[in-house]
Amino acid sequence: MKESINLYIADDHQIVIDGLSLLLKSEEHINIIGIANNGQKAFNDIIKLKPDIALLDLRMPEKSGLDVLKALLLKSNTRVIILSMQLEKRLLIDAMNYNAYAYLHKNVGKQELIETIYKVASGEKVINNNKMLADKGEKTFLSPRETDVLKLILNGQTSAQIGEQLGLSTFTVNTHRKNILRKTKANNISNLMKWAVDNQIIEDF
Amino acid sequence: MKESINLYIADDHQIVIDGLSLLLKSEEHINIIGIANNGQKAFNDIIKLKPDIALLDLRMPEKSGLDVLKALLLKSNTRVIILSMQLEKRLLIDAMNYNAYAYLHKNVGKQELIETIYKVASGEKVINNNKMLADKGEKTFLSPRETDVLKLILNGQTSAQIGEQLGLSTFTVNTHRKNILRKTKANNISNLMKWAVDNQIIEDF
DNA sequence: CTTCCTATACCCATAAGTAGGTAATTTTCG
DNA sequence: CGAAAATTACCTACTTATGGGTATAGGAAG
Repeated sequence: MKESINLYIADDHQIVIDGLSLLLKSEEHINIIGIANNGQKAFNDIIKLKPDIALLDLRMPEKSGLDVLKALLLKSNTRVIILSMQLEKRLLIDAMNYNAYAYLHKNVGKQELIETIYKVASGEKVINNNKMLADKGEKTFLSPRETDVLKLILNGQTSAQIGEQLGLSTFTVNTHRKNILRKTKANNISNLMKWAVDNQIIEDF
Repeated sequence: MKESINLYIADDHQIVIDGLSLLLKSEEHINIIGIANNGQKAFNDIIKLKPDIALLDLRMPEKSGLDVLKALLLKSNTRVIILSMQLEKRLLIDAMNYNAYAYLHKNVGKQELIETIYKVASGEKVINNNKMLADKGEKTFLSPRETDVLKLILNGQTSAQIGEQLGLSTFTVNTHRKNILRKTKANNISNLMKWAVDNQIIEDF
């Protein structure tokens, strides 16, 4: 292992970059050698700067973290840690298929972040930090519309109220509801809420 | 209003201080002029540094946030914002009696934190950020048996299952259920869960 | 002792959720 | 384009929850 780890950060939110910089500032073995606010710049820089590790946001303008990851696959030895706002199993699986080394949620703690960076630097893949990799092949993610409905369910609204708010019939809401419960393997609202908390679907609740 | 707000932070968890610093770093009108990891240092510093606002953790070694607040009451013009891990109505009321300007839960969002600081800086008291101050004097506490039932409800069990587990008739469980909903002013399980989280009835869920 | 609270149990009516279908249209993506 | 997914809508049946009663017994507190 080299004496110090060269790190590249790409995220379209300046606050995230600031936060990460601050969190990593005290780590003398980690040097941030570049940042980007979009995927295209990140890709070009990474090819040029050859950092040891790149932290890539999943959602960025022009080129997503996943796009950058794919593009880097054959052209770089930089190890990629994917950052995301939400734990999306689909994207996690995609990312791992393209040789990402870790997948971190953005509200990760300082300790976990640093540990993950060191582990990745030593060649270890870190996929165990979230609770939802148990059943990989399955579709447990929700569609955008289902997410809308979920939020209102979690907010305590009835199917009728949700229908009114979203301009849908109660039938439709119940269909979404049914599908949400099936996908999440919850069988009632309590378990649905627990699922939502575990999977960080909702933040503020 | 002055051009910039001098802020003091006291919390025994370094990570919280880091997090707050990070959240506030981008705010050019807010300067963090000091920090402490215990109440005694916080008190001495606040007397000396005279910050505009102090963010005080409730639980700290040597002197709690409330102790500091009391001690400052006659000796300082610094406005205090109390931070807490748990929403504890009793402590909130105590804090307000000792002239705290706001009472924030530690998982507060950036926007809410900054807004609160600015409001307090302009002299406004912020007590409306949590949902539970409406009925101060009222007994919203649950009896031991009701708490048993509540936990099982939150665990996703039906009245029949709860009855079986506790050796009660479904009727009895429904009576408890009814009373729980009445006391918490929830009208369905979603709102009940939100209440439970807000009031830290359950921690691990 | 009397009042209040708790815990228990029951009845009834209505509202809401759960679960299984089917099916048409639109969107998305390879 | 064509397949797959998403979105919408409806039907039926059953289960569960919600909210209004009443009622008895025991314990705690005034």
